[in-house]
Amino acid sequence: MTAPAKPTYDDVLRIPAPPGRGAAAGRPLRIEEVAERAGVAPITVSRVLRHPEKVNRETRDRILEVIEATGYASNPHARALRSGRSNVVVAFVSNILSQQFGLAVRSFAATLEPEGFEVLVGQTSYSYAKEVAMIQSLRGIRPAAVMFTGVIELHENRAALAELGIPVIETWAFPRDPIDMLVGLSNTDAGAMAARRLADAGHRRVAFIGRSSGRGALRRDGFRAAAAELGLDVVHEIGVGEITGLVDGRAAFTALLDRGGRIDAVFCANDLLATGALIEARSRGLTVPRDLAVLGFGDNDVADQITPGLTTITFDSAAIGRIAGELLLARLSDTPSAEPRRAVELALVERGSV
Amino acid sequence: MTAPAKPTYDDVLRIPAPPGRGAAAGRPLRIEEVAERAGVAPITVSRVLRHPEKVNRETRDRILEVIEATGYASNPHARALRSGRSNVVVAFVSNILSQQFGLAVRSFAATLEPEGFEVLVGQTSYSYAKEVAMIQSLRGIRPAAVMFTGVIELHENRAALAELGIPVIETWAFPRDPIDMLVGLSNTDAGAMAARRLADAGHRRVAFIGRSSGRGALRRDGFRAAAAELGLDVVHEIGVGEITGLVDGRAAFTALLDRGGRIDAVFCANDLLATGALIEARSRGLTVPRDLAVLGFGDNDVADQITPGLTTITFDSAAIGRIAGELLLARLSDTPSAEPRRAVELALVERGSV
DNA sequence: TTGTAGGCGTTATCAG
DNA sequence: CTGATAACGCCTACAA
Repeated sequence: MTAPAKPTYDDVLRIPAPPGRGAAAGRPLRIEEVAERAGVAPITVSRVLRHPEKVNRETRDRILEVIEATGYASNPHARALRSGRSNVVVAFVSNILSQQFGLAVRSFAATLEPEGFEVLVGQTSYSYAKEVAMIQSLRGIRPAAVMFTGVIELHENRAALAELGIPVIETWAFPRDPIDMLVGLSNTDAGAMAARRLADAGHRRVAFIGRSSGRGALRRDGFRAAAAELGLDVVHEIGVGEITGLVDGRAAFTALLDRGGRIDAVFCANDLLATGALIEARSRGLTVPRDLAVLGFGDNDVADQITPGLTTITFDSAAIGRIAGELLLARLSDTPSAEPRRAVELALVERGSV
Repeated sequence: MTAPAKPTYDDVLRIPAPPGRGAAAGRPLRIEEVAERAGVAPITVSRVLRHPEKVNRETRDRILEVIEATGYASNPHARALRSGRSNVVVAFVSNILSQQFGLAVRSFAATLEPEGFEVLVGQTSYSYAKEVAMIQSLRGIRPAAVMFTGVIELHENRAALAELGIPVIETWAFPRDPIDMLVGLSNTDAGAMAARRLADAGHRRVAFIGRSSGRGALRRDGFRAAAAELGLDVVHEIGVGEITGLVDGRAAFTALLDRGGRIDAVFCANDLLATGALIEARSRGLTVPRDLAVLGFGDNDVADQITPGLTTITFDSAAIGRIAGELLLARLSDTPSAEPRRAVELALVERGSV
């Protein structure tokens, strides 16, 4: 699927340059040249950039003017080499295509970039092996900090991360013992919330669909425990492997029906599964929620576009990124936050599928 | 939406460390220490890492053993500072949440990472101002190359990029005059393909919904030109601004109906718009495609999950990233590809909405 | 095939 | 408040 016969050229709009304002020169400036122009020593320029308050106002203004005029940008490699600190922060995402993770990483980056950090995004693909490799590669990158959209389960990786000696932020769950900093949500509570909602709607015979490891398992456990307390009967639990699309939800729902027995409602550990289940249920002639209620988790983009809309448990994933960024800035500025373990709230979004 | 009352702890699975295999040490090793252990000079270790073929086999094996045992990773800042080349490649995405861009960036990174490059993802948000700022920041980052999921329209930015003196890859369109390398698709052809498909289905009075700048405009122009040739009547063209979700497609479709006049079919410049339009059409009691045909572009995740499935024009976005990575590797290895301007093919996916 | 000398651009340290 | 000096860790150039 590469070279076609003969593609037509696109007549792409070209916006001309405004008069004046020459483009920046080819070879990057060194701090020395800026210093020369401003009539100071290089170190003074350096100070203006890192600790402006320690430089005389007039000197500073003069230097800033030169910096502005020349478009000088310091060489991050030289800076990192000499100072031992890099301005790169690595965010590891278990699935780069996820809306939720994307929102979190986006707000994480938006919080850090104004402070001069570059956020580099890596992907771990829900795989321990990949995680090991990525953490190894951190020894090379030497970032200022790392953030994960998840928590690290493998002991070896936890130890390796701790020994990097840089801030580590875990997210998306609320473990007792984070490696370092944490911005999470209680998946256990999410499961319990699901059970409570289904019980409130009068459903008695319920089922669970979700991954049987990681956060899916945590939601399942919370669901299971709360269901028991509420007198619900968890008829079946369908475990799924890697989730790649709605199709997995359809398959899981089919597997659920194949197991037999009456079911009033199903809690799916994420909205992709729930949407797939809902579509499959409808295509089998079931009316949702009359014949079967479906409850999701995560409030994906599709959740409110199907009929009936998917009732789901949600939280502010952008806030996770933002708070993670703020915790990190606090830590790096030597005024660390009192509580480096934050939780975001869960909320129910009612849309009619329960 | 932050600190809740009292979240329950998640009992996250902890996988214990396998016996043996100590974790890596805290402070990073220097090349000097590796050299010492292997009984050679630092430069020899350096050579093993960069030009292994230039080192005696035995010496090399001995050094590799030490590297393996110690987990040595060279300091990228020192390396970049001295050699003047960084292993960072920056990929700018106009929308970090887009499936298509995500796939492209993912395969771009997958192609480059085995060769020792780190791919850093930035976002330009379809905004010229943002683009200027990001390109400025490149002067600081000094990456080995830059890739964009799009083409650069602003003359000033084109000049600034060219002057960075690094490989630049543009994608997603097929302009006559790329800055440097190009892996694109002809949006003009896509528009023409849409017109031809609608004409084939017997539709005569057609409409267009899409952005009136960038690639949307290119598809519109191709559509418009081919429609004229085919004797179709382009009754209305609805321009939309930034596209944030299905809701924009619904709104545009409503605007289209408000303009009045009979319409047989509508071509939407992307699937998000098309899906929104299709949902809105159905909610107004129209039967697709009997009362109105809808044709999309991009083959989004949702396109095959609605009823009827969305007929759309697609291409292999992962291939764009892969080819971009290959072109770049070729260029950086001093055996540049003969043709640094590649096109990917378009294909129609028939699903029933036309 | 291996090694020696020196510097990439910046900032920590200490002195003025 | 400002400056001189040296070093961060690696790799280019040249020499053996």
